[in-house]
Amino acid sequence: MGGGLSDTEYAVLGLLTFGARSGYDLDKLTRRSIGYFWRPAKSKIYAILPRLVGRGLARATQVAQDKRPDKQVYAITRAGERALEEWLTSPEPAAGVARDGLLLKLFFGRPAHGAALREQVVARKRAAERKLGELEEIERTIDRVEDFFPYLTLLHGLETSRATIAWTERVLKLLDREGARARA
Amino acid sequence: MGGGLSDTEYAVLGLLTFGARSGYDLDKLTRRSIGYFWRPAKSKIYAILPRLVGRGLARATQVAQDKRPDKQVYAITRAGERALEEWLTSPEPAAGVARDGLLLKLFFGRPAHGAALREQVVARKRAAERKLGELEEIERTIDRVEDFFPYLTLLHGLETSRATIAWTERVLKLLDREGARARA
DNA sequence: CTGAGCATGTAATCGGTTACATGATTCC
DNA sequence: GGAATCATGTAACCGATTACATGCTCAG
Repeated sequence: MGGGLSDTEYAVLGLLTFGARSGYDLDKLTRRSIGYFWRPAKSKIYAILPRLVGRGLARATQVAQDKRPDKQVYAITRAGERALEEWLTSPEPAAGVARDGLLLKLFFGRPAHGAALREQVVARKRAAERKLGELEEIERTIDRVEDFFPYLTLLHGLETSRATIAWTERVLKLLDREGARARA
Repeated sequence: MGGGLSDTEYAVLGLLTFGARSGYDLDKLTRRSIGYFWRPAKSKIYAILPRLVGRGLARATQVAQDKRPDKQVYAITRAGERALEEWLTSPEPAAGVARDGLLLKLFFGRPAHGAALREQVVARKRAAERKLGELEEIERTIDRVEDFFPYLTLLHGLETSRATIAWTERVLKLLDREGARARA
């Protein structure tokens, strides 16, 4: 009798509150919206949609197009809105441990790996800088009143990107000092 | 012929570099070592161990005990050390998007959910504070020379916990202001 | 004429978690 | 007497990713 949905199912339901969309559109939409903290594979989206319909949380309409392939357009139903509401206001289960492969490697590192690990930290730093740049671009254009709630998630991205950059800089310094110490 | 292992397999291999251990001991060890960024289920550890043996990366010895159940003690082999080394120094694949259920909920939030979401942010703040406290305790006792590489991962935990706390405080203020605005 | 975009899906595989199952010993 | 610790594993299930498969249209 249908216990809860998965977070990704709720995410799709949530995206549908912005208007009816095809699977294809939803896939693209994720990149410009929740993509910084939730990015399901498109095959997952296509798999979810009919299941939402089966549960009465969404409704599909076949739209014929010439020049373009026909498409299924999905809209959220009242029941879907209720389900989303319920999930939104229910306590979030304590977040599991955030896995991080780089930390795993660093943990097992030894002086001999210094150079190779350094490179990987540099890569992490660059990735964080690129992400920060993208988010700052969004920060410049976002409407903080109209898009108040998305703005809160943007702040998270900004804060954690900066923290990551700060950490990588600290680590690079320590790694260099360690390297010098080892050579002495 | 046996491409790479999973990160968790490497993690187990890495833990074995600290000395031979039983599955039971490895499970406990994760909590005091890599547990802040990598915590496999114990059933996973038990599943991995024989596979490592099968690949010649670890070797098992049966140890009989009275008073305690007999146990299998696993030790890393030369081949295991080589495999670990190779993984450690190979470029880390670009980290995927870090999923965060709370951000997902916030993104889809509307003023009506303000109070319920606020509670969830408070919970996140408390969790981050607890974690920060634990890490600061480790910071006080860790040997920054002997445990140089693990120390680098500790710094990551400190940095990101503080960033999370800062973010939650910012969000709580904004949420309160928003709530007042809405009531006015 | 080629590549990008539109559009939908299936199949194989993976990595992982939760719950279940068992049983002795030791500490309180 | 009961809970925690030692010790190992299986089975069921889940959520997700990658690769594969197809085929039309439009812009350069």
